[in-house]
Amino acid sequence: MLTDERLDAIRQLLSENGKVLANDLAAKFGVSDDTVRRDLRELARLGHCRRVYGGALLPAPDTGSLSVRTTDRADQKARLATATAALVRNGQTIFIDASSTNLAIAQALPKDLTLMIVTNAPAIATALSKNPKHTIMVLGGLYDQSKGACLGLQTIREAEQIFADMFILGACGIDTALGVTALDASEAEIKRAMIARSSLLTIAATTDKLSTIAPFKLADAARIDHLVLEAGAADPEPYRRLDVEVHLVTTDGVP
Amino acid sequence: MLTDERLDAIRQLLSENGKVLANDLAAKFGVSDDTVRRDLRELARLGHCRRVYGGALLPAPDTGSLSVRTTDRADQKARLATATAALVRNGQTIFIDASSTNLAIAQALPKDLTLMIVTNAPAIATALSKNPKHTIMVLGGLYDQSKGACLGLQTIREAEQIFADMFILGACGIDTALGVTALDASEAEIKRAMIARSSLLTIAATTDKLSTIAPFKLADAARIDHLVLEAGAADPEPYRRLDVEVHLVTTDGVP
DNA sequence: CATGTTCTTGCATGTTTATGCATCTTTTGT
DNA sequence: ACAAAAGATGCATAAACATGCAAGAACATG
Repeated sequence: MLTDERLDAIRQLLSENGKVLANDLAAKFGVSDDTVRRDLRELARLGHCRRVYGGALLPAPDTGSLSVRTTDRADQKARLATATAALVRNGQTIFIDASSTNLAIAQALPKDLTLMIVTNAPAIATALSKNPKHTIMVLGGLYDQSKGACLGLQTIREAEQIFADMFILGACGIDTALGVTALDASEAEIKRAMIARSSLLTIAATTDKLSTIAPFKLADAARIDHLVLEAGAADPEPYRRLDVEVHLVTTDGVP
Repeated sequence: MLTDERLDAIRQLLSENGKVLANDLAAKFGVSDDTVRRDLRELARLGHCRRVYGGALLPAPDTGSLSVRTTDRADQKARLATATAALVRNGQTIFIDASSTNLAIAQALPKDLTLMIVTNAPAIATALSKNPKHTIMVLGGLYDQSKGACLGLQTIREAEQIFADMFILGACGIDTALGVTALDASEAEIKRAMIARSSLLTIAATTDKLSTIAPFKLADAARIDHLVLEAGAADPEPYRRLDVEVHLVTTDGVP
């Protein structure tokens, strides 16, 4: 077996499983442990993996400006993300806009489903793990560096040409009475356009988003179809009365 | 057996099995190892295979996403990037397409200049350090996960609405006689569109790009305005005779 | 047909690369 | 803290490689 062929195979296994064990590789390829270690060293040098004791793992993805916020409350977000990603069905077209929670959701999307993912957040496009079943469409236009998303007229026009089954909205504020709100006018525009062109509206909200009210209204609370919350964060009843399907995620630490 | 007949046969075997072994080919065709190596060298030059120790493999299906390739030869790229970024003038509109070198260039762009940066690579948009003097425009469309860029018709249409002062092209192959080439048809399309809508064409090339020839032609070598190379990588004279301004970057490591 | 040129090929040469082994150091789990 | 597993490092070797050269075939030209 050729050296580079082996390197390719290891890369492949890595992207499939996220990790490889040096022993397994040596047995699999019929070479010595030393050779495998050399291979892993080389791959690590090229940035294709991080070496760890016993094998190697995929490198931590670098996802740009959204990533700074990503480390915040990472555990809760991961749980919210998993629960939200589970709402997606095979064959759907999904709008995802910019937010650190949505970045986590994008990464948690089931890899075995055929999906069309439409986003105005470049970081979300780059963060999606390479997956031939996912078609990714980027909405272009003027890029707002502070929001990490494309906003503005051109972006809205592009969004208007697409109808999605679900919009996963990165909300700024949610209130039973006052509805879903955004902090910024241009942000609000594109979100409204996406809401108008989606069958289902899904919001995953960390606790701080509830009872917050931002200046620009996006939609009534009743427009929400799925609301994913941390358990104990808020009373789900008012939402349920509005016909919102509320999903509670347990946020307890280790039992 | 004719030489070209042999080359065809090797191409055939390659596309069937994904790899060929030099020894096997020599035995199969009844020629010496040297001849086979010469054949493989030629096929590699034409971009039909990648030579590896012991034989050859099909061209890298994907050498990894943009962020992964970034760490590759980071030191040289940083030097190339600085030199290339210095070619940009205040007030210019710049096309930057996807490549790891271009990612480095984007990060090295002078922060005190007012610039309009247009890119089809989401990773480049997110990587640009937050800077109020830089206006960033993302070209949307279908996102090619292996290339880390938006390709396809919609992206081209968006690019066609913009005229830039300079295009910083992430090239796949450069040859004095055969010009600038790309590995992939869809990639080639968008690059051609950008070339057609830019006054100046700038290419920063690591050594491996020179004398490489990929299947799809983008432009004649004479179309290049600025070519940034590592010193000693290639003879700049042929390019200078074509009226290309060649900038050499010293790549000496630690003394 | 004669002659000069180009192209291909194989061989000899010196160099580089991949690999396994032995030895020593580091990390990990108990 | 200690033993076992994993890793690093240096070395030896065989295979693969590049390069220059020469013989021969194919080709062009007069």
